[in-house]
Amino acid sequence: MESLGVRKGGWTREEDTLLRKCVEKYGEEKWHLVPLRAGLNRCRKSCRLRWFNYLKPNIKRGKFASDEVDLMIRLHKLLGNRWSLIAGRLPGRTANDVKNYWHHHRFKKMVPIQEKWKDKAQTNSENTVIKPKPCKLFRGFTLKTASVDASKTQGSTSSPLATLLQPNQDIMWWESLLADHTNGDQELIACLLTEESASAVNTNGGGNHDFPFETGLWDIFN
DNA sequence: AAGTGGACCAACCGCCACTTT
DNA sequence: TAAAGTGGCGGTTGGTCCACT
Repeated sequence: MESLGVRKGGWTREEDTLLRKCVEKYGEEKWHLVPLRAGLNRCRKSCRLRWFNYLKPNIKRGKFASDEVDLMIRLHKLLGNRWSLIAGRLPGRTANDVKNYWHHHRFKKMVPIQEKWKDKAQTNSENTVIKPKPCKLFRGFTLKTASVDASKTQGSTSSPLATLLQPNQDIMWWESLLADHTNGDQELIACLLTEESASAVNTNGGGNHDFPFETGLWDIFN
């Protein structure tokens, strides 16, 4: 249907300008109307892709820093090929960037870069990557707490969550899940938690039990 | 200078979930 | 309730650049 007579291939500077003006005027929505509004002979998907992967402000270009790669690998271990979720935790990076990088590096550079994760990788092969299934809950849905000893979630060793939580306080169902799924990776947990939620966890002695991180992270739990 | 291969990037395609009619 | 429309995502492909031989 929409492919009839629709232009494909690389974008010209003029097309970029038209698309940018259109999105700035109407916003990042109703992509089916964008080609018409912008006067572009492109399909809706092409327009959307061009905007999110190239034209959108604050997109970071250039090589991935070592800490970005580090985080990417750990997030991939947790989330699997959920590139959009991974990119969401790497400011300025797009899902396409992350995906491209991963496909070109995972077999060659992952081992040297991730030497310090070698042991974990050996015990948890790629086949054991958590494959999250979409899980939907109503916004504002409040869950009851489970009274769990935080120290027990990671055995006798100090739990990363234990540093965020007071010992023996009530922890939430998602907190123990997060600890399990991240394999006790404190840095990763800190990344997954929003700043507000991390401080809330620190200061809230279990008083407020709202789910404290972004709704997209519902997806990481089965 | 020409050929080759790897790294990187941009874009398309097909599928799926959700929304609207 | 079903069909059509739409948004979004992951897989894949193809082009360009650059270092190396």
